[in-house]
This record gives sequence, structure tokens and C-alpha cells, in this order.
Amino acid sequence: MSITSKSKIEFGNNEKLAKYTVIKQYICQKIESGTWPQHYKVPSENELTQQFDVSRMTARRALQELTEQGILVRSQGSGTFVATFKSQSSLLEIRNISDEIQERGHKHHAKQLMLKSIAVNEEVSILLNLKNNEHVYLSQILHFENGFPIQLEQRYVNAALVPEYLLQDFTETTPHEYLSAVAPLTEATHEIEAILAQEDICQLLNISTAQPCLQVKRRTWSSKGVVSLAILTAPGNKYRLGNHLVF
Amino acid sequence: MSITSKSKIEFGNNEKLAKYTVIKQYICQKIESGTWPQHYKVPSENELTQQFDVSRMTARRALQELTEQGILVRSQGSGTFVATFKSQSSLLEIRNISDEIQERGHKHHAKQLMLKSIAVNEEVSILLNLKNNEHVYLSQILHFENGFPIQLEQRYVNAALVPEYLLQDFTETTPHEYLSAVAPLTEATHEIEAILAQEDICQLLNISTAQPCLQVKRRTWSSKGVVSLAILTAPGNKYRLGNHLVF
DNA sequence: ATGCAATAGTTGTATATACAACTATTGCTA
DNA sequence: TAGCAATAGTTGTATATACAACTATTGCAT
Repeated sequence: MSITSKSKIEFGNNEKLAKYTVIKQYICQKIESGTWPQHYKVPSENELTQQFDVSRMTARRALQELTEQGILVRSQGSGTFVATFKSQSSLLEIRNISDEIQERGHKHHAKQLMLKSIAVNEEVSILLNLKNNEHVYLSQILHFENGFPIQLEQRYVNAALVPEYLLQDFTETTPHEYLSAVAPLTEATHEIEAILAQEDICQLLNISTAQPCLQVKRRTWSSKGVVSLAILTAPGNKYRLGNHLVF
Repeated sequence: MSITSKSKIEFGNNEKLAKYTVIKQYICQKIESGTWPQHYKVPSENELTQQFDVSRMTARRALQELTEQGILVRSQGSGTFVATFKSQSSLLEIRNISDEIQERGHKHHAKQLMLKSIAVNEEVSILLNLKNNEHVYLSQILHFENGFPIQLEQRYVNAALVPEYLLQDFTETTPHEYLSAVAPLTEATHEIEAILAQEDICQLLNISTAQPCLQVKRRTWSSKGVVSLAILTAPGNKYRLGNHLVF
């Protein structure tokens, strides 16, 4: 990304990225490289609008999000400035992690769920090729009563597979943020909390740990809680788990 | 704020607040009261648009900001849900502090500054009635060279008065965020960092600690660095500090 | 030097609109 | 039962526009 002085800045190959993201990256690169030092007055919304040939709201969003991440500081009537922070690396790390959480939080399935279950297993992540299929989940009918699971209608379970390094980084500092971003959601209230390892999931589904479940192919339910699940494993095999699932 | 079922929600007396802020408060009140439990599916952008009679972008902003604060979780295609967090009180605290920082960060003067000086003194805050006059600051011509202050042109100093409890809360966990939000800004790079108590400021300005400076009434400079400051104190008296300020 | 008015520039709030991308459900067909 | 298509609903991105609120500077009159 290069800037031809006083003319418009091309978006280049980043056509997949949102425009405001490109602008954010452009600004961060300027800060990271030291071109824009701390307390530097960054281009105004109107200037960015002209430079990148976008609407003001798009330019504004870039500045806004960087402000919320603590990288910029804005002041009505004055302008936007590079914030004060201790070390560049530390703050840019925060930005990256913040972006990642944001991304995951948005892309993750916020479905109606009953059980909050998080499976952490680095090997599983590699096995499932998490880059292409980042948030594998299992859906099931499950409910707990008096400590024992029972069936319910139109309820299913989400088991999120989480990269271990991310979990480690955040469980100490800001666990709720991370959990709220990646944790499955439920329309029911506060039923259960459970953390499941890969083994637990496989045991639940009665399949081998060597063939972790990949994807729920089809999910159906009747008024009586009868359900059928077809689950694909690595090579493409199907596993029927029967109509009645009682763990 | 009351909701007449299926009809529009009135904004009531909160005419001073921004609409999206009112919607945020409405949502937070629902969560805080337990009406909307964790994982509850909150009204969609379109529903809020109708209920509050605002544009979609306004409703969207409310949901967006609460999402960024970790209170809601959104998912494209599914909806917006109350996030998972350990205790309600803890998360709502975060929201309030986050709002406060945001507010201070925006309203604070992000001017071209030379010296970063933070004055922390609870008594001063009370004296100055910080509620009505939250970010008192002094402007001066000041620059350091070889450890000694000298004069410069078109440079002045901002001394932000910060409530002590806020500083204590944040200096341990996220100092840079707080500092970037409340710290004065400079167009120059990384000159000095100084933390001044009330006594220091008064000593600098050569006034009594019983009469802390309230407001810079007028500020001028010439090409030679000559400056004049008129400073108001509590009863409205004026203090001329002369043309040449050398500390 | 002082006080005031006027001006331009910047960010804040808000509306209206359009289309893209994704999800959950329904219905049809075999 | 299984596969597929269609549909409606929801959030994501983007533009264009308007006005409000605040800041810094300039200019004028005294």
C-alpha cells in the first residue's frame, strides 16, 4: 500500500477486506513504522475520505474503531491524534488480539443453545484444519434436570473448538470477554456450564477419538424430542447416532 | 422508561442524551434487572428501529457498542444475544467505566501540547467542582532542554485533573488505555513526562495552593515566544502572570 | 492589550437507502 | 428419509446527506 502524494490511495490487492479495515491497516502501519509518532495529528475524516475515495462514514469508522482500541484519541473540534502508550509493540498486540476476538465473536454462531461446552485440544484444531473450518460445532438435544441430562425439543449443543494459545492468553486477564466472544449461546437461561475435552465429546457421541466429529450434516426434531444426527468424520464417513440420544 | 407493548418507546426526559445512549441504557436496564437473561435474544436492529422510532444505524450503534463492551454478542444471520459473563455486576461495572473513559477521551481536549502532566488530587477535584467543570487545564509555554525548561512558540501545557479512584483502578490493569484517554496530547514527539501534584502546579504558576487556577481566559503568543496568560480563580479574580514565563 | 464577532475546520449525531453475506426455516421433489 | 431450492430474517458494509457542537484562528473595534 503506497500513497501517491495528494492523490488517492489505491486499495490494491486487498479486495477481500472491508474498506474500513484497509484504512485501519494503513493507519496502523504508519504508526508502527514510526512515520506517525505519538500525538501526531492524523488525517481528518474528510482528508481520509478524499485520499481513499470512500464516504465519510467509512473513514470515520476506521478512526472510531482505532480510538476504541486505544490507538487513537479524538477530540471534537480539534482532530484525531495518535494516542499515548508505553510501547508500540504492546499496543499493537492489543489491537491484533482485539481484532481477532471481534472477528470470532461476529463470525461465530450465536445460536439458541442449551449447553455451554468448550473443547480445547490443539491436535483437534490441526486435525480439523481450523483455518478453513474455524468453528466446528456439534448440535444435539440435551437438557439437565436434577443433575441428569434429559431430552428437550429444539435444543442443541454447541461445542466450540478453541485454539489453545488464545485461551491461555485470555483466561487470566479478561476471561469474560473471550468467553463471551467464543462461547456458545443459549436462549434458555443459565442451565449448565461444562468444559469438555475432545475425549468427552467423543464419549458423548460414542465415537472413536481418532475420528473426531466434523460437521452436523442434518438436524431434525419432532414435537416429542426425537432427533436424528448425521455426523461427518474426516474421510467423509457418516455416523448415524440413532433417533434417541440419551447420554 | 416504559414500554407500551408493540408500540413505540418514548425517550422521556432524556432529551439531553443521544438517542443511541438511551437505547443502550434501555438494553442494559433489561439485562441488569434480569428481564433479559444471559443468552437471551435481544430485539433485532429492525425491531429497535420501530420501537424507538429511530434509523437503523442508530439502533445498530447501540447494539454495536454494547457488543464491543462485551455485553452483547452478535452473529450475522442469527441475531444479537446477551453475552455470557460471570457476574452481572462485574460486567456492568466494566460498562460504566468503559463509558466514562470513552466520554472523557472524547470530551477531553486533544490539543497540541508539549508537556504531559497529570495532576492527581482529590481535594482539587472537589474544590473545582469537577462535575460541572470536569477537565480543567492550564495552558502555558514550556519546553525542556538539557533538563531545564525554556520557552517556545505556540506550545502550551495541559494539566489534566483526574479523579483519584479512577487512576487507581486503572493504572494496574490498563494504564495505557486510561492514560491515552485522559492524558494531554502533543504534536511534538516524546519530550517529557511529568506527574504534577496540585502543589507543583501552584508553584509553577506562583500562586497560592488555596487558590488553584481554574481556567485560562486568554492565551496569546508572538513570534518571539512572548506570552500572556489570564487565569481565573475561584471567586473570579484575575491573575496576570506577566509576559515572560520562566520557571 | 482587551473584548468581541465571525469564520473555517473538525468531530458528533442522525436519517435514508441499498446491497452483500449469512442463517434458519419451509417446501418441494425424488 | 434425503437432497435441493426458495424464502424470509438478521447482521455487515457502504454511500450520501444534513445539521449540531466544539475548537482554533483571524479580524475588527475599542
